[in-house]
Amino acid sequence: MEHFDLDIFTERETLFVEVVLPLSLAKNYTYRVPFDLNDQIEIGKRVVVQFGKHKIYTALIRSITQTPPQHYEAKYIIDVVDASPVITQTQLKFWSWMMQYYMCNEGDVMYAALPASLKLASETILMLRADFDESIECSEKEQIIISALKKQQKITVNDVAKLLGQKTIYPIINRLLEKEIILVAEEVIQKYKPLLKSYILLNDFYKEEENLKQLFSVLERAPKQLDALLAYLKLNKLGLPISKEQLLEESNCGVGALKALTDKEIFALVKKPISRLVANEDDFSINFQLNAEQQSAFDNINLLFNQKEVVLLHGVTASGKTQVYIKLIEAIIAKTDGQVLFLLPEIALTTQIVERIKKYFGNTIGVYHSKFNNSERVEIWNKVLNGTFKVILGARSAVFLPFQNLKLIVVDEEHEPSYKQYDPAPRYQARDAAIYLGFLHQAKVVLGSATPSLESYYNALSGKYGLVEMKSRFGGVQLPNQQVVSIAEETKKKTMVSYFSSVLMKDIDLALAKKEQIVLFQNRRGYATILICATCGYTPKCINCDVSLTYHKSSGKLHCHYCGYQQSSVSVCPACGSVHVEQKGFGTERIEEELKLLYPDVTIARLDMDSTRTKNGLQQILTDFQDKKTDILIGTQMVAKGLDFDNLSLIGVINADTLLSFPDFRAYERSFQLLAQVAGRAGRRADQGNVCIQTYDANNRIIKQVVENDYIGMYNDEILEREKFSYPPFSRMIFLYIKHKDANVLDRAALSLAKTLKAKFGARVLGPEQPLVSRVRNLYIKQIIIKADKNTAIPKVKIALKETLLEFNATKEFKSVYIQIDVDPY
DNA sequence: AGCACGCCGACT
DNA sequence: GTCGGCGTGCTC
Repeated sequence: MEHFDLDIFTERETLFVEVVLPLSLAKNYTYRVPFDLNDQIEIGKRVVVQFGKHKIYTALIRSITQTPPQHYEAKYIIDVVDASPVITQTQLKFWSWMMQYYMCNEGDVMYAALPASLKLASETILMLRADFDESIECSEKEQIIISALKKQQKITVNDVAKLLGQKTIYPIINRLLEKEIILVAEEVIQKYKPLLKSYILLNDFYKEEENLKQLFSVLERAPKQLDALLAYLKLNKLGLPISKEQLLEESNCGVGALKALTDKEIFALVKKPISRLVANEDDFSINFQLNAEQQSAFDNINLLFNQKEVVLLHGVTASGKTQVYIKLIEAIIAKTDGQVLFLLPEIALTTQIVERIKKYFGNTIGVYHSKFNNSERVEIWNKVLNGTFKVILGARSAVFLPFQNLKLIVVDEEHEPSYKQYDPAPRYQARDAAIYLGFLHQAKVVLGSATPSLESYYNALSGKYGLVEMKSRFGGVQLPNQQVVSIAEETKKKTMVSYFSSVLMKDIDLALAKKEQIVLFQNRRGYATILICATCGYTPKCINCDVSLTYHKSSGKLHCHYCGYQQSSVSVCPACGSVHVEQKGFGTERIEEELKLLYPDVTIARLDMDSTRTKNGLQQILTDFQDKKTDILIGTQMVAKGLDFDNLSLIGVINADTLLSFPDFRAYERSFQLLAQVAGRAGRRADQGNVCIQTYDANNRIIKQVVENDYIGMYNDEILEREKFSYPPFSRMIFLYIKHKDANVLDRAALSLAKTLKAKFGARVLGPEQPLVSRVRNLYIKQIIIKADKNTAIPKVKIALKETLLEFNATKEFKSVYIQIDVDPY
């Protein structure tokens, strides 16, 4: 009998899908759907497509149509990856907003949003043909590839470039293809593999009492196997699945006995995917009481949520903002069963606050940040998507997670500059993006800080946000005793010992005598150690960038912080031949060294980018300090962020001037925030802590305001300045970075572009200017600033700007000029 | 991003 | 001549 093809009875539509590729492309692309995939197509699912001649990518379905593209023949999609959408409609709206607001491509957003293992890409692989003719004549370079393939079976295109030490490799590969010596293939690397664990099951047959009894007698002569069986039965009473390890541990049997049992089909071995994430305590409890001020803050926030979408919680250090957040989260979950996003600066995520919150929310909490590997990130992604996780603690990229029912967003330390992503695009500010995300989900947003950003405080005062203040320190913790030391004065009196004033030294001695711990803070910016020739003033510079190389004692080499270039250090000046090459500046490394000379018996540790590069580096340093293995900790900004230590009684700021003199309109605001935060770390227990700030500029108003703990005073002074010079929040800024490898072309391009922009937008266009670092990775850089005052319709400015840039890049001379856009560059 | 194509300087 | 670097344009 003939089989009917059932398909001929069903209407088969021709479908096309518009997809986003995880690449920085100006537009989306349209593919055709083969009939047999028609019913699998859904917006938010991933598909496998070929893009270009060879490459295979996973792209995301953005829309589905039946109209074929007008001017080209669409390629077919190869496959549908997902059984159900991995990206929600709300996320797609969020992506669109981000693309428009931050003027980037949707592919940029997709690339940033998806964990690496959700965006697969193929790699081109070369293989030797089994039947190739060895007698064919080959060039030396072709021989190199053939012999490499004989050893390794497969090599990638990248390997070829490395092997031959040259960039142009395709002509050679093509020749090998023509001679039928090799084959090429695209291999998609599956990056996510669920972690499998073996579990033991007893054959159902032996669940009958009778059969089991029989089994016992059969196994009498195999004591190990009997032991394993007994252990199984014992564990089975607990009602939980029994893993192989567990069984091995519980019994005295070995792997052999288990194998014998499985071979006899008494046991069955099944592999189940398990979570890589460390499970939290299952039973959690919220068993603390808010104090009166915290309770009133909690009540006020809830009250304000009736009228406002966003509330700013301004609470001084140690006022217990975290407790208020926890109660807010608890209340929201109890009331709505929705999800909560808790954003923290990256660095704070590795510390105590996370442990504290985990304790309260147990298994329903997920943590998402860059130190997690890919597989872990996918698991978190899925648990947010299916709603297992109610509370997500995350760094800025957590705004991209697939929330289902988001009800509350908390942005802790909302003033933190690390919420802004600088490179690559999307150059987004996670705090601002979170507010838009809240709008999309109809979720409420709490911004919290002891030293709010001027923008947020301004928005709160002007009524755009609700404002709740907490003014007293929790549990009667006293403000530290803060003193300012004039370096200039001490230098005159000759009482400075290397970088340390007599006052700071006395404080250090005192703290050490009392067995209390000390943190010394040194801002890195501008103070990395560089080499300078005492005779001619020559300084080794990076060959690719316009910056001095910094000297790293640990490697003994000179490093470039912008492009990663390294070279060995010099002892003889390459310019004049003098041997008087000296180190200048004082990074944390240098301070550590000097301090070790002064205090040879004291344990000193350093906390900065270099010492925390490894996965557990940071944690180790912090734990050591916590356990009092370290007496003095020297660090950069990092020490200021969310670290609480009971035994810490003295904080020394080595030099506050580097902060204050930073050439940026935010320098004072940032200095205040940083110094206030650093100071807040001292003496968080009953004892009063000490803070010692060393500076050349002892009369600076910011220093005074920090010492007097006068946020409002700082705000009032700064906001006047901002208004006077029309800086944010009284205007909005867009920075354009114009880049080209030829300085002359760049000059002309920047001037020309600035002229066009000025004609369009008037005096709001500033520049072109030379940025602080005017060459990076062999590209010269100029900067143009667009300052749009408050009344301007920014979206229109952005559209006009985009047009202008498109026209600009279409001019012949400036075709290869690269323009980078940074919206709200702070 | 990654790859092809075309131009151009350098090298045997 | 040929090889390899580099700029430019295109990918549904």
